[in-house]
Amino acid sequence: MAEQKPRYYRIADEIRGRIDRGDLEPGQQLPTEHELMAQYEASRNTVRLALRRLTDEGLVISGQGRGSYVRRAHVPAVWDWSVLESRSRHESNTNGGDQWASVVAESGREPRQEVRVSIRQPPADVAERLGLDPETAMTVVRERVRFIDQEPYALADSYFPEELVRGTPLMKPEDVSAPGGVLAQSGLIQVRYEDEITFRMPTRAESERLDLPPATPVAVHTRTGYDKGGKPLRVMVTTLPGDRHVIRYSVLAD
Amino acid sequence: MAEQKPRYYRIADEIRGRIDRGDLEPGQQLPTEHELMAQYEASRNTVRLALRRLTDEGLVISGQGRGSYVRRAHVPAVWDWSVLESRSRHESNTNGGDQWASVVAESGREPRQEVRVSIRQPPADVAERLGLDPETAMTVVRERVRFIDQEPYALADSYFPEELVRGTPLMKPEDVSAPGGVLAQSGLIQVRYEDEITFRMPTRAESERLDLPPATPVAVHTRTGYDKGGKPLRVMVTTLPGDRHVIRYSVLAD
DNA sequence: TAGTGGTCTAGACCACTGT
DNA sequence: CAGTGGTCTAGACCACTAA
Repeated sequence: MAEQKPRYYRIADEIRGRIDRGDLEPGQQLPTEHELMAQYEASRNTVRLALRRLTDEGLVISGQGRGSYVRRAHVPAVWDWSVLESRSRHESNTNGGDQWASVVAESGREPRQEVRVSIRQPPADVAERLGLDPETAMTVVRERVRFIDQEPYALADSYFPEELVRGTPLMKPEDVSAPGGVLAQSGLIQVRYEDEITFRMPTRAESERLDLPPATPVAVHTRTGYDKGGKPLRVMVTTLPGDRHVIRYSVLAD
Repeated sequence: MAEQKPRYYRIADEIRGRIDRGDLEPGQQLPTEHELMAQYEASRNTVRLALRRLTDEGLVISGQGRGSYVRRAHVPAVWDWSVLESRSRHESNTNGGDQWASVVAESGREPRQEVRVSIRQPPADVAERLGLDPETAMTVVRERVRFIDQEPYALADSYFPEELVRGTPLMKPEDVSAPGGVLAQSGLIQVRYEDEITFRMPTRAESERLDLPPATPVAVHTRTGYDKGGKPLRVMVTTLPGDRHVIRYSVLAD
């Protein structure tokens, strides 16, 4: 029985083995394509197919003119969705209302966010979660791009039914305080959240806005907030790159 | 200023546009590589680079001898981690103890799982979560591959400190009841869970065990269960393919 | 400027799918 | 069987990086 795997599979397997065994360490440069051609007696395209396999697995990263390197892990930002947005935390928070920013600042890193506010029709799935007619409903949309140490970390888009928040400070673009806080000040109190998480490859647009390296999936975290009567007040859609985030929950068994 | 994007970017953008606009519908066959070469006056490799971009985004799927097709969405299985493993659900569950199986069966699909039990050293991160010495500690490991309608859906590996579960039914391979249940019968009651979710591209091994299509990320859900005194009793690591799963949580604001 | 990876061409043969 | 995508070769030129 001869080996039936394609040549570039075997080249990739061999290099992956070197990485797994630690012969090639994170951050270390791989042999150049030219060297690999010689080592494996293969054409350049075949070598490149093998390297492509490894970059697709997130093991290798390469740059024009620089070479190929074993990929380093990021320092992940931990998002604890059981704690984030809790009112007790919010009240004790000193930096003007944004909880995300204070959590990041506590860890010694520098938060920044760009906010854009508009009024428009929500996407169909958001309308459904808010219990609105997708044809006619309008929502106030707050789109934020969140940066840590000047690098983009996440997209966070919040949707509020327009009729609920008319005339509140929410509609001023310069307001960057936590929506939970602003909502509460307007008498709209969220007592329960329904969170849904999906994960997939980024679209081209997300990839560019977040400056994502190849082979980086995103999680889409959709939080719907309800008031005491079970009426939905807000939907927040957060897009988190996989190489920079860990999502955490605490759950009490019943 | 002329557009300087590479040719295969523009070919990919053009085809992506046709898909986004609905000119090409899910399940529909794309033009053959030969036809695309003619349409865009490009070499075959260039056309293939463009198609590769689209398969990397999860938009297109291709098969040798069959052609390339616009990818269809899966029907996702919803995993509600607030409810799963709750004791109240467990007690009212009629099918012999496995909650996952009953949740799936309720939705009219056919669950099946392959279980393998062994005793061995845990990975370092699991040892740390269990508060064990990574050099010497032994754990009972239950590795399951879960299928729905004969297709692999998830990997679920549970780790128990060996000293805690010695002599319990947990160690019998044929036992497939929910670990929460078995633990409880041994007087080990989990009152709190810490869940952590990361998401990344699958390793080769995961990709093969789960028969994953290209461009399918996985979420790794790690649940650590604690008893009343805060002692860790169990770690469960679930590997979920992104094209078949939605993770859900309910959270009460405090 | 030398060396790297990125883009692109023009072929060839193979493996697999359908008819 | 004809037609598809998968693998592979042997070149060429370009864009970028670092010395």
